[in-house]
Amino acid sequence: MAVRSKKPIKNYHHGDLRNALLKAAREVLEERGPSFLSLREISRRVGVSAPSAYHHFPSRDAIALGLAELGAQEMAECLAVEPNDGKDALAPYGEAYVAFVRANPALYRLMFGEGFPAVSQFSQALRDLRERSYNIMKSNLEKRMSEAELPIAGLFLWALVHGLGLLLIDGQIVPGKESDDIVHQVLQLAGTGLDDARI
Amino acid sequence: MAVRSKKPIKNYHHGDLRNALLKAAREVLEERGPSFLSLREISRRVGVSAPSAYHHFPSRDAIALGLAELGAQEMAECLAVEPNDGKDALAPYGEAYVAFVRANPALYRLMFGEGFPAVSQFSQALRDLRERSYNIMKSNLEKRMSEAELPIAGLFLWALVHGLGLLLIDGQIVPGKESDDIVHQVLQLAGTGLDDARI
DNA sequence: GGCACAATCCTAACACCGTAAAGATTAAAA
DNA sequence: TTTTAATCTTTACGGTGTTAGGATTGTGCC
Repeated sequence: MAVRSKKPIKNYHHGDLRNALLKAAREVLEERGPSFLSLREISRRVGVSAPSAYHHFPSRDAIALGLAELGAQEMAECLAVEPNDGKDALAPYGEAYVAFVRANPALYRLMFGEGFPAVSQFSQALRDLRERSYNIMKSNLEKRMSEAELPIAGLFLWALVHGLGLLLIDGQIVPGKESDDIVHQVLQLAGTGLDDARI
Repeated sequence: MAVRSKKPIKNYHHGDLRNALLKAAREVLEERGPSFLSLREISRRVGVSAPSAYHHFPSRDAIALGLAELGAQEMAECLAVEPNDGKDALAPYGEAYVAFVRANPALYRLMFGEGFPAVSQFSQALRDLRERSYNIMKSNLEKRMSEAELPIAGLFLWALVHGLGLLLIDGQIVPGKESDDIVHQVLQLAGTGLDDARI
């Protein structure tokens, strides 16, 4: 009974509208796709009038940006996996990366500016957050590459998993039951390339 | 004087509205970005009322789709480059691919469904057109790989250039003056991977 | 407690969007 | 030339992001 006091029966003031908007936005994004990510739809779900959102976000694109930042943080957490020791040392990272993309296709595309130019184009904060995932990969790479080769090798791997994930969620690649195998095989190919470049 | 008859002074009937709309749409896309690609803006540029477009396209997304298909064809033509003979045999293809992406960033993203779910999601024709670029690469690969390795190697290369191009136009990678070098180095790394996987 | 004030919410309104309906104009066919 | 079909027009409807201004509530000071 004591806890109920946190949620007053009448709530002209919502109390936590900013987070509620972001949560609803994410639901809309996953259920209906990015083109339905409208401010009015979001506030409708929260049960609040549309302009009230402007007390917490300066524009609709800012909500999308907040969502993208949230996604980038979440993604970085998903990539904290231990690297292997063998030839395919980077396979766990790459598979975790692609798995996140496939599990959150709309969110991932949003992270890279899909449909919302302001999201990707003008936010250095988002770029930095995205780079966190890259830094995790880089720290995995450091154990195997010299410092000179690291930038190119890192870019190589990032581009690979980025492109692979996007092609998969675009339906351009239609993997059979062995979809995980495909990802694994491609990553193995990349691993041998990295190994041999090191020599 | 005889030729003028093709362009009557008064043109209640435009005569070539479909192509004019596509051309204007492409201009809008490149100048203002995908979010400004509205049916009303397009028809405004052509100097025609908005609903008149519905005699040539069933919807606004259909214009975007037409534009994407046009881009996919154009891209395939740009990729008809001769492969090298050395270790970096695929570098010309990869560089041409990334160069096209960087030269037509908005168009390329549109080709993969940016902002227009109907474009990428529901058009098999567009998927086939995109695959034309992939097939060009595949024919380049055939000279170096066995048939069994071809699917994985092709996917590997496509994902790499796709991701590399997108990271570049997203501003996630900020290359210095040596931007072409970066692309080249990454492709070289991929080339050694492919070579060694062959053994 | 009471009161000023700021924060938060609301309704109303504006311009813009995609699209449908129905009438005007012109090209093509008979 | 007359009919017909194609193309373009104006008008209108519901939806969108956003602004302006009024209503309601939490907060800090007396």
